Amino acid sequence: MRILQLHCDSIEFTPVKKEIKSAEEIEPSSKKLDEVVVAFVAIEDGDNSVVAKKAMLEITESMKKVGCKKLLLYPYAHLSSKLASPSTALSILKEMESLATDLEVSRAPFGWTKSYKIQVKGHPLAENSKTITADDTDSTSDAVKAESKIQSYWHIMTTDGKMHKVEEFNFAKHSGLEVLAKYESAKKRSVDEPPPHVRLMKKMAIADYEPASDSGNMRFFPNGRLIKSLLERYVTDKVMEYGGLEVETPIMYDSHHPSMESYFHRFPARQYNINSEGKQLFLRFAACFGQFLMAKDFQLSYKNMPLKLYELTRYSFRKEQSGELVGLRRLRAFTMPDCHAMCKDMEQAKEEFRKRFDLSREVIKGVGMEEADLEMAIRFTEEFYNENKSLIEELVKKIGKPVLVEMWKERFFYFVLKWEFNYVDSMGKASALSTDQIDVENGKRYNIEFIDENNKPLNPIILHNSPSGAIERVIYALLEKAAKDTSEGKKPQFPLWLAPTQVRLIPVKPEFLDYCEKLAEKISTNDIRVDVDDRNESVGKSIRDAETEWIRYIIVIGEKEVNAEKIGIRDRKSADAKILSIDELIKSIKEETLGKPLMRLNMNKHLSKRPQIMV
RNA sequence: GCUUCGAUAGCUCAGCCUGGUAGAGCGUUACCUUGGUAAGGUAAAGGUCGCGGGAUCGAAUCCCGCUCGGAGCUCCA
Repeated sequence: MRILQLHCDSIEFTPVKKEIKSAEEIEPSSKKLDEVVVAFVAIEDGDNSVVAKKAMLEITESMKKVGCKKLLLYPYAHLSSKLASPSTALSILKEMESLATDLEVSRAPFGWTKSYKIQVKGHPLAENSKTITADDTDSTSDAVKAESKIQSYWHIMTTDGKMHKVEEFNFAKHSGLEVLAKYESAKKRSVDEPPPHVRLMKKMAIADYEPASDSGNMRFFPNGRLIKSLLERYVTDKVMEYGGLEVETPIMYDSHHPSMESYFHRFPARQYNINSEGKQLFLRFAACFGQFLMAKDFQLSYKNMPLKLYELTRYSFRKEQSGELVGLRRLRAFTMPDCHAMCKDMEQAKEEFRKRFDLSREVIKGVGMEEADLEMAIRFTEEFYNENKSLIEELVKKIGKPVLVEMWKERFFYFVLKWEFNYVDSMGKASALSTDQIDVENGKRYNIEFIDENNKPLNPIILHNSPSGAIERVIYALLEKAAKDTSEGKKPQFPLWLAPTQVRLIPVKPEFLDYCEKLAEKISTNDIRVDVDDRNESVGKSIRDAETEWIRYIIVIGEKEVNAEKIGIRDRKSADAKILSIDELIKSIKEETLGKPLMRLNMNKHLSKRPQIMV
């Protein structure tokens, strides 16, 4: 049996005349169907009930993936040169029709010449051809079987390595983990408000929605761009320090490239599609594609392993459901650091996995999160767990608090082990930040090979690590954390190295502006972001404005300061005034931001020259 | 994607139920004020009431559709 399957916006067909004597007796009238999968079917010599069943299983499965419930079986002889007899063909078609119990199924008349008008959708899974025979063992069928068998077991693992049933675990001291574990059954939020970070991302002039783009594609204002650049630079520096080789790969790929086809076949994803010059392209949703295709073209020996490729994708795209998009938490276009390590064997993979776990912990702390803010989840197959208990227990011990465990009886995904750090916000939403996976499948899928000690080509085991998670999501977590601080009566602030302005100078009168300029010059030559409030406003007003911008150090310059070595400096963190010399202030900022990237002010130094971003 | 709520000045919002002249605060601009650690004063400018359609003598206000956003659901390779 040959099938050409098309996911259509609409099809309209009209039986014109009988083509063969045994054509079905019908009233020839036009029929139009919308939002339908059309299966053009040629029944071939040798096809039987088994083939009919297989065909319907495959059609049903792929229709589930594209989310369509309406099927039109359309007899189409031209797909094959060895057709079955018309009577056999009709009976098999009728059998297929009767097998489609979960679907709204219809069938175009058999044996008629028909005219038809068709509008096919433009996504990679929209068009699909299948050849089905009685002894067919197609990979789709395996995927179907595997998926139907997939079964998860949820546990909490404590630092002593013991597994507890989720429902029996005492969450008294682990409320964040409880939210994560019972995410689905989490009680309804009483608040009916946007999440706090959405208001803050606008108020702090970081980012905003861009209605002229697609939902989930944000615009970043100068402050936001600065913070994002610093985070990007920091994560990249850390990964390169670890040994990642930075590369750059295309953001779009051909859906019909064999590796992509095989991938989509198994893991249908939500992606943006672009048709260009007859090619069906999709926008990457991770850096995997580019890096794997690159690694495939490398000549590799076991001596080169582990090979660590790194890219900070700006952007990765996922066409998440519109209702799921919120502020900076979940986007359709996001910036994802992605580091893959090709390892020669499981021993090496595990060793590397440990290093990356430490790297991720360091990075997540570096960007300003604390482990108390995070909940860890770890997922693995039962087989992997039984063979690698010590590795898993080691990770849990390192994190020092209980973690959520998901265990699968069988492997369905491409990985055998995966962990992630989740930020649980005040509204009870959990979002994954850092993650790493052990992938035992894509080395083969992408034909990545290295030559081992015995001169044999082998496919590597691949680790997929994002040490920080999406950069936008890091900003989301920082803002949510700041909002939480506010609600607890603390002053919200950014980590000093991320603050758009680190020091603000406020002259008491315009005559002290010159002195402010000199001070600003001295401070900024030390790579500290300093600005000057040169507006004609009262001191009170200027201080208030600086405070609402969360500026860490505020210095008022007047008669006293011009003539003194040590001056009063407002410190937002300690919430008091310090008496320091400028050199001491510079030294203390240098110490606090040590090891973090430096960037210059991304706004005019003078407040009077700045546009006000009112969003 | 589904359910539901919303959109009025650059921003935050009132007005809408009960149709008849477009409102406030903040911000902006100008002038005054020359200041000491969270808002100095006066005045002016600023609106296609999200977009499109309908019923009405007449719509920001009532009805329908669309766009964008929020919440919930679903989803989250």
